[in-house]
This record gives sequence, C-alpha cells and structure tokens, in this order.
Amino acid sequence: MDRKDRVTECPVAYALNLIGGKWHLQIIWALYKKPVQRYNELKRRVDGITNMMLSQSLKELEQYGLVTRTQYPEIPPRVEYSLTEEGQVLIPFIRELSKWGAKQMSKS
Amino acid sequence: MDRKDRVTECPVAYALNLIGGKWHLQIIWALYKKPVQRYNELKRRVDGITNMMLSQSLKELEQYGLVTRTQYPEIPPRVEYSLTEEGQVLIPFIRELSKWGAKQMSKS
DNA sequence: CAGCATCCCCTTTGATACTG
DNA sequence: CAGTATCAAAGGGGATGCTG
Repeated sequence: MDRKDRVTECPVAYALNLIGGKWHLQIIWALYKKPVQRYNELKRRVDGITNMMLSQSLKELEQYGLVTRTQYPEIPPRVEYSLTEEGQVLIPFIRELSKWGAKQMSKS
Repeated sequence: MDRKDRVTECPVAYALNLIGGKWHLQIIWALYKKPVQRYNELKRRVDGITNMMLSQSLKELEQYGLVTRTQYPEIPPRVEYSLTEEGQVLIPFIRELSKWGAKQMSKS
C-alpha cells in the first residue's frame, strides 16, 4: 500500500498525492513534449531519474489513468507510453505552476 | 537548511517545494476562508496539525512572502496571520486542484 | 529493452513536554 | 497565548545489481 492509497477526504490532498511527488509532473511534461515515448527514451529525458523511480511512477500514473502503456510482443520488447486525455488536462496546470514558480524564484 | 533552500533550476520543482508539502496549502486555504487569524485559531481550523508543523510552515510561508505575520507587544501575546497578495494568487489555483482532485477521487 | 528486488539512508513528520 | 526542544518513527527516494 503506497501513500496514494491512503484515505483522504480532502480533494487537494488527494491531488497532491497523485502529482505532488518528485517525478510525476516531470514525466507528464516529458510525455507532453514528445507524445509517444519508449521507456529508455523517457529515462533519458527525465534528468536524473532511476529505473526504480521511473517504473514505479509510470505504474502509478497508469493506475490513475493519466498515462497509457502499450506493450508490443516483440523481441526485444517495446513499450510505449503516452498521455491520456485526463493526463493532458494537467498541461495548462503545469504551465501555471511553472510561471508562478519562476516568479517566486526571481524574487529571492 | 531545509528542503526549500535547495538549488533547483526547474520552476515546477521549485513551486512544489514551496507548496507541495502536507500543510502549506491547507494553511493558505484556511487563511483565505478567514483572512485574519491568530495562531491557535489556525491550529483549530487546520485539522490534525501539530504545533511543530504549524509554526514551521508559517515561518516558511512568511519567508516566501505568501503570508504576513503581525505581532502585538501585549500580554498575553497576540500574533495575527494573513495572506499577502502573492498568497492570494494561489486561491484560484487551489480551486482548480481541488476540482481536479475531486474528479479523480470519484473515478476510482 | 524494459523493468524488478534488495538494501539503506535521511528527510519529513509526529508526540510529548517545556518556556517567555 | 504562541510558540520551541527533544526524541522517535515512517516512508519516500536512491544505488546497485539481476532477469525475461
């Protein structure tokens, strides 16, 4: 049971559980910039992420219905990830957050 | 040196450092619902928060310029907190997050 | 290629008690 | 009233190595 499964009545707390982690928004943003990506491609784009965190994050994001995973039964294996419509809803949100963050950074 | 002082180039990560914690948004929301509040009043409204987390969070929020602290030199001491304009900017943002979170909650 | 298992650390969070 | 100090706990995050 990870933290996202904990019961919360507050929608804001719930939302932060889904996307407040260290990597989720970065992964979503990477998938926005290039809509279809394979595992290792993603790993190269999300700076500093480890296999552990990437696969774990992707699994969670898939569970929440923000990311789709498509596996092709080939050798070597090919797995492609992309944003669902629900995931794309977050894009303007990330933009706002980025603008606000940049403004705060410049102030101090 | 707390986590908010760590260097980050990414504005989104920076923003999450400021408001991604467990209590910051709840405190801001409480201060929005009642714009001027004393310490213990806030503590009662933010469900489950301890003195440690409340005083620490308030200190951080004040540093970031999101909250103002006004101390009156009286006995017993009186300290009032309220949102700055910068802090109020976050209100529509929290509303959106809440809407999105509620939708996600209802799906699973 | 795409990922999982294991081990470990350290930061965040919490409980409790105390002070000007 | 408005906090601070101290100690303890939990779990998120990371490094490394292994597998189908």
